[in-house]
Amino acid sequence: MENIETIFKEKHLNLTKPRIEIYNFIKTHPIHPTAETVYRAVQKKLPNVSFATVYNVLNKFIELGLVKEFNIGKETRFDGNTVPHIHFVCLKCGKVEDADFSGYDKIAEAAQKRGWDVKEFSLFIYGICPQCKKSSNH
Amino acid sequence: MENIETIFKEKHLNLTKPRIEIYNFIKTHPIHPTAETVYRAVQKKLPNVSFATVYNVLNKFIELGLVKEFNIGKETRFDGNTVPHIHFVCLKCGKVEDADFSGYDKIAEAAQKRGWDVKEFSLFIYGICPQCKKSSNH
DNA sequence: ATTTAAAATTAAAATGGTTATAATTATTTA
DNA sequence: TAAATAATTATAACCATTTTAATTTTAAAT
Repeated sequence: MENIETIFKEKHLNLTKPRIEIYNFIKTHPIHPTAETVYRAVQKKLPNVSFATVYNVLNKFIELGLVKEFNIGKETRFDGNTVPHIHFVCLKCGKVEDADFSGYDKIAEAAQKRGWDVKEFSLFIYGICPQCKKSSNH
Repeated sequence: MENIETIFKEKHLNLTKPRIEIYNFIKTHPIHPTAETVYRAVQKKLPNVSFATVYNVLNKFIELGLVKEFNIGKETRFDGNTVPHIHFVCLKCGKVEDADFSGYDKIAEAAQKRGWDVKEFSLFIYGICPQCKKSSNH
């Protein structure tokens, strides 16, 4: 239940070269890429891949819950990590870093008090990363 | 420090009709409107207003910290409430409701442990609102 | 291994939200 | 009220994303 053949079979997805490359790239690179970054990465392996395919495949993955999509500012980003987690976004260098999230109970509690059923949440923290803090000290 | 003349003066914004209407609409309607919703609302008062002006004014307000922008799915929304708060998003009816947020200390703590300075955060909770829960029971 | 049907990919054009341009109009200050 | 500055308007341009229609690839059956 962890190799790509099994996962694609479960999701009734044919194993195609673009899907395999896109899947492997996004699952092994936790950089929250844009569609263009994915396109450029896949193009190195499959020179004839098209932008339409990148979008089609990413949207299919999202539909099936294999990938998440979000926005940072006006930019659309994709995330192969579908487990709920915090995103730290550095306002200086633009890096997006993941962190485990242990506050789900508190969020669920806050929601239930107001009569909501929580299905999902997204928490973004914007600030300055340790590296950028250092490099601004001079 | 709360009437529109004072605020605009502080921000070095000329008092123009479109700005006044857009400001009043977004500050008195906590509906997290799209640019089109703002446009349609303003158009009722100023029939000759253009989409370009709506975008220009909203972007100027964002730049000056009078308005916030975010995305729900692929849709860009605007928010006159610039105080950090939770957004509850109903997955059924699409409503976006605000709630106070009392977990800032926990977020700041989590960030500082990892060496980040927190400047801002955004927390979206997706689920089913009380009204939609009721109306699906039949 | 071939064949076939279904599904996916491709290149190109279309779409739609947002922004840039240049001319006109409104606002501020004196 | 006039002059200088700033904002608005209509229009065109832009660009990320989606759609279209033809071609290619995949999966399954022979």
